[in-house]
Amino acid sequence: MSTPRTASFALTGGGARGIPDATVARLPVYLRALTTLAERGVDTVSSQALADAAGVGSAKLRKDLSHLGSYGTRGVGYEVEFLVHQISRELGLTQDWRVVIVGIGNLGHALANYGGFAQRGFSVVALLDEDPDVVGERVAGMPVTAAADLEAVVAEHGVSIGVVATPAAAAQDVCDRLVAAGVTSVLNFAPVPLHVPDGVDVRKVDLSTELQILAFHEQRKAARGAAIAAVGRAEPDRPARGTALVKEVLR
Amino acid sequence: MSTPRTASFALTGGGARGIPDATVARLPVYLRALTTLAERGVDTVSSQALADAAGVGSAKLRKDLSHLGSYGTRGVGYEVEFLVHQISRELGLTQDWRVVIVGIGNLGHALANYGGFAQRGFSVVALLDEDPDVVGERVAGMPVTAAADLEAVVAEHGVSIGVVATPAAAAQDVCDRLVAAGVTSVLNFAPVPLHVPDGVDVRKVDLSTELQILAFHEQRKAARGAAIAAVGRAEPDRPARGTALVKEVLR
DNA sequence: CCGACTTTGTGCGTGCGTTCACAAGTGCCT
DNA sequence: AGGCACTTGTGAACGCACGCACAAAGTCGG
Repeated sequence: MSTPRTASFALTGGGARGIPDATVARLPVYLRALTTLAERGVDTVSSQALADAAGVGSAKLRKDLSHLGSYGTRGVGYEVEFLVHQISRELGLTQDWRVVIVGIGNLGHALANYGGFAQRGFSVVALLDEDPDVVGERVAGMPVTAAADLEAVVAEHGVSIGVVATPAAAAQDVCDRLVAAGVTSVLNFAPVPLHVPDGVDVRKVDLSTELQILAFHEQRKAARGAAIAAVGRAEPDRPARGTALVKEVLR
Repeated sequence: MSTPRTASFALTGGGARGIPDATVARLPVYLRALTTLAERGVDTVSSQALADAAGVGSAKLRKDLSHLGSYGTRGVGYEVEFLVHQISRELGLTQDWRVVIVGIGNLGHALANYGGFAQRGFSVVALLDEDPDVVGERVAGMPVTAAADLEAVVAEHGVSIGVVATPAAAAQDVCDRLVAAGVTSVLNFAPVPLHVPDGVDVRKVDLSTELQILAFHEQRKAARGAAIAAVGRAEPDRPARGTALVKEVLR
């Protein structure tokens, strides 16, 4: 996992339900699959069908959902809309989270225009950048604010989540200022590990890291193919690229 | 992780060095830290120093590196430049990987302009889009090609990695075509799980998923604070929000 | 009312990943 | 040359997560 900073503190007097991190990471996937099903008018799903739609095993899905409670009816399945509500509540999507995006470069533009945030209860309340040429420009119908006003913006809107989309060199400094201003969760797109005090969560998204991981497996596959060829076995490079297999996907 | 689809088969006659997936996922992070150190003129690092720079524990780092071989000198540390070379080779970054980006929307633009790809041996050979208004436009100094030419482009350039940055509805279809054309690794930015035949790797990057995970922890922190203040207050269930959420989701 | 069928929820075994702790190796200083 | 300080590499213990397989629970048809 990419630095989940689990914490996993014992939690005080409330419900002692500690949901595993691996499960939490999958809940958004289930939620998306469920909403898609709901749009199609489906009102009940089995764990098997939902698992297929989400791309996981059915046993794993059932165990994940069991951590939320015993929603679901034996012999029938889960009621889609009810489950959507429960997962949304568990993830905290029933309340609005205020977000600022810092660094309006290529990626910052894309993030500001990305509809997926607003759809799920995240309100982007400000776009911040240091470059005077960018400040004042309108992006996604919102004016870009000077980075110098970071503290004021965070305090004024009660921002709790900061998105760092700056160059690597500026990331730690921006992060420190966000945290000092009161932000307690940071989503980091800069290719550097951010250091934060305890109690602050950081998640990292790194585009080139993902490509490099793919390259490793790609090289592995190539090496394996070459080794087989060297022995003389003629195994076709793409055996059974069966259209049947490709089409097998539900959908 | 996000479903690494490891396979992890025993590997045929070659070196039986099976590097754990968790380790592979961290190698790019080490590589980045190392190149940063190299730029500063550092020529030797201890596991402790490198671990700090990479944001991991030193024991984990040593165990990770030990899977590559016994580079590193006891009492001294690791030679930076040598280690950069070894990790690059292991990740397959010493060769050029041809990449196509499909879907030149907000995110596709950002990806096309992102310099981190070319720096690490990834050549973006084509940008593809379905929209006639976008086709022909120049993005990052490269003309956008019609999506209809996907198969021709992949075959002509020997593309092995495809980046899917399309809307969710088109993602599976694009993926199928990429795979059929010969792509064996897919980096998926669309918020749907892609189904591919065996032998093809998929990695998923989902922006809103990450935010939702942060929201969960954020809520946890808030709930913990509130629990101290309030006592036996029953939480109103908020049923109205559910239906609104259901309708808005898929973009 | 009963029996056959369907599907959930979960106890358990297994394997992977992380962490600790230490022996083995290396350079430096006297 | 010899001791000392430092760092790597790894054996071993621990904990988490995954998947299997099954009992519990509910539905449906007769």
